[in-house]
Amino acid sequence: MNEDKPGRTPNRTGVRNITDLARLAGVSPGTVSRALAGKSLVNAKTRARIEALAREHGFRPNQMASGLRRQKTGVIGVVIPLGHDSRQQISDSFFMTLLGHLADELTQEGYDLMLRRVVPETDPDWLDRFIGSGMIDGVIVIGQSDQFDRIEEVADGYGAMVVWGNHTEGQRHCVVGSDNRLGGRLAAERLIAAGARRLAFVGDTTAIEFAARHAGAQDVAARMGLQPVMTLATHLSPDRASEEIADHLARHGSSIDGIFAATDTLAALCLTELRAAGIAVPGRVRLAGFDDLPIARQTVPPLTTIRQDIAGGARGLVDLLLRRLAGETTESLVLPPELVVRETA
Amino acid sequence: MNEDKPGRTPNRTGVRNITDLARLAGVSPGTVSRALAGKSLVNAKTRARIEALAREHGFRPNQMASGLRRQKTGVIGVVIPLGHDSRQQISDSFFMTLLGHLADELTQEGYDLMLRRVVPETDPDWLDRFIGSGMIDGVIVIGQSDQFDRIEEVADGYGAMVVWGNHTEGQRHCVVGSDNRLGGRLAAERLIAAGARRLAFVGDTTAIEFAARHAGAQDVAARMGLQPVMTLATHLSPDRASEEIADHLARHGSSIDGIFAATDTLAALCLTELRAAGIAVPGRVRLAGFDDLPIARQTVPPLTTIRQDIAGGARGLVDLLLRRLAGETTESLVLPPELVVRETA
DNA sequence: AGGAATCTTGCAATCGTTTGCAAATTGCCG
DNA sequence: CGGCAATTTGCAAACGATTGCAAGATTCCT
Repeated sequence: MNEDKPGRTPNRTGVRNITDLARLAGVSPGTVSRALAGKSLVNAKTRARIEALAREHGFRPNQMASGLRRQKTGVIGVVIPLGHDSRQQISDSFFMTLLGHLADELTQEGYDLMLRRVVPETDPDWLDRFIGSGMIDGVIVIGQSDQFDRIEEVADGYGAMVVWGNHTEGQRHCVVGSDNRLGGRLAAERLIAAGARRLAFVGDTTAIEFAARHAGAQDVAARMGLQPVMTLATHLSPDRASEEIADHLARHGSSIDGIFAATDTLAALCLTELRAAGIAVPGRVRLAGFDDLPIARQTVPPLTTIRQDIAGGARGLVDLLLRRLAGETTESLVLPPELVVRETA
Repeated sequence: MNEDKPGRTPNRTGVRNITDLARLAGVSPGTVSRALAGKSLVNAKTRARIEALAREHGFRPNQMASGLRRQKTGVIGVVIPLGHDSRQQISDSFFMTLLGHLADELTQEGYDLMLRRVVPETDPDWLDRFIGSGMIDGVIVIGQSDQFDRIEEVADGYGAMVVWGNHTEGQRHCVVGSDNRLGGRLAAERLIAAGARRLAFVGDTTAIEFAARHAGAQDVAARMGLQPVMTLATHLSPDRASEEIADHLARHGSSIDGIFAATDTLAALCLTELRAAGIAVPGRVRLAGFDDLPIARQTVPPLTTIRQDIAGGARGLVDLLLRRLAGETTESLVLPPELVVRETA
């Protein structure tokens, strides 16, 4: 409407669509479309002329219109369900790093990335809404959270989806993720090798990935005839977690000698609280984290942890999704985690 | 084409568009459109019937078509230019946290977020391309990097843009950001109050924000009659930065007694390298960071730093952008940074 | 030169939704 | 019950690009 509204004025000149440009070039809109799309059916000279004009006027074909007609958008949705711990999980280092890599990979493949953060509790329809919007060609779900069933349902009817998370025997949706149970085993084995006998797990086991890590540790404890791994339920957000950990330590600190934290972030907090409580690491209590985020290298002492291949995971997610878009049916991809021994265990 | 291609099958039933639904409901497409858009011109009963039908068939109006017709998409673009230090700046904690908050704020306002990572060197057209794509209603640029001039140019013709970064006297684009120069002053003052006399700045001053932080420190050094603040050029990515810092310390470690790091991430690395070099903090060298990221609390000893109000910044960015979309012209927003004294200075 | 084969181009329908305008229905009141 | 206003609806033209089909222009070969 208003000419000098800030929102308007995409380009300086008056070329607003392919038809305007066609008029300028003295050809039909169809030809311009073909030229700009790089099809081979256009005469080299006409194409050059059209391209020059387009550049000169700073014109680019409207993606919405193109998307509508071609029934594809060139956009991949990335959605982070904030299920079991709603506030600010999105700033969790691990997810953010994964997101960064996803952005890289998708850009590489010529796709754009649409990011959405959803709270399944207040919006049970989150996944269908995103998919049904018609804005995205496919969707990557980062983290199953406590939405496993919802995701399974959707997977039955919609194939262009890949999920980061835990693989469970016989599940129907395509997932990419570390072998969390194995990771849990590796961590527990290391803690025990470092002298621990009474283990505790710090984290929230309603998240399926974390539950698997805990289960892995439990496998080892059982096999070695140790007491069961104590679960110290803890939220993920740093502010709440600190208190909770301090509380756990006050209550159970004397009855454990090994801590397996669900993430490096939590492990780092444990380290701080352990120090505050005057508990020596790894002297009195051994500690292991998960992820191998940059912070693991920077704590004092540096963290022993289980590395996840984040970049590899991102590559896998994108690769599988593109294959599915092309019509293939794909298997899930389970990545092997790796023990990184530093100084806390 | 193929019915059981994974990419197809948005919903189970055969209702693919507003016209199908209209047929079912026994009304015209126009009415369905109005009903679903919540306009007041539809009879309450018809609306209810249509809504029920839509729910039942899991139908949602196609956003592309709607966007095309209404000339707005409900999507805000967020772009991170990787200018002065191209690799993996996107995983920089600060930007990621800001991004998380932006996602929250935009969702709140009913907008979606399209994320794009660009390398201006290989793609000089990055900003116009994004804007001209027709996919976004407005754009938020995170970090000016070394692209100040490019952004200024675009701002002349396109109003729906807000930038996170440094405010410079007389600039034409609307920016939200901390007063970096003031932050630099606060840091330097604190370092000096803690006993430092020979200051160094760790970071890459080709990024305009960092240059301003350095300048602020320099202001104070000059005012106090100290020697100029030495610049120790350092990349942002942790792998390269570690070496570079170690190198700087080996070369100049003995001639400085206060370090102002451009970022907490860098400060944490400094701390590790200082420890490795056997230099006591804050005994021999005082250290201050910038941002007040979670990591600042977790280092040993915890970091003295300058806090930026990230959540407030995100709110400001979104607020200003929406105002601009509504046609207002807006001033830039400069947020006051805040000194947080911990134990390194 | 004539005709077939190959390139280029134009035409017009299409993707799915929105919306101004006009027609049809309903409600209201004397 | 007639007439006027207020509600509801339908119609059809946009939005801007893509693409199958057919016509027009070139090229090539004999």
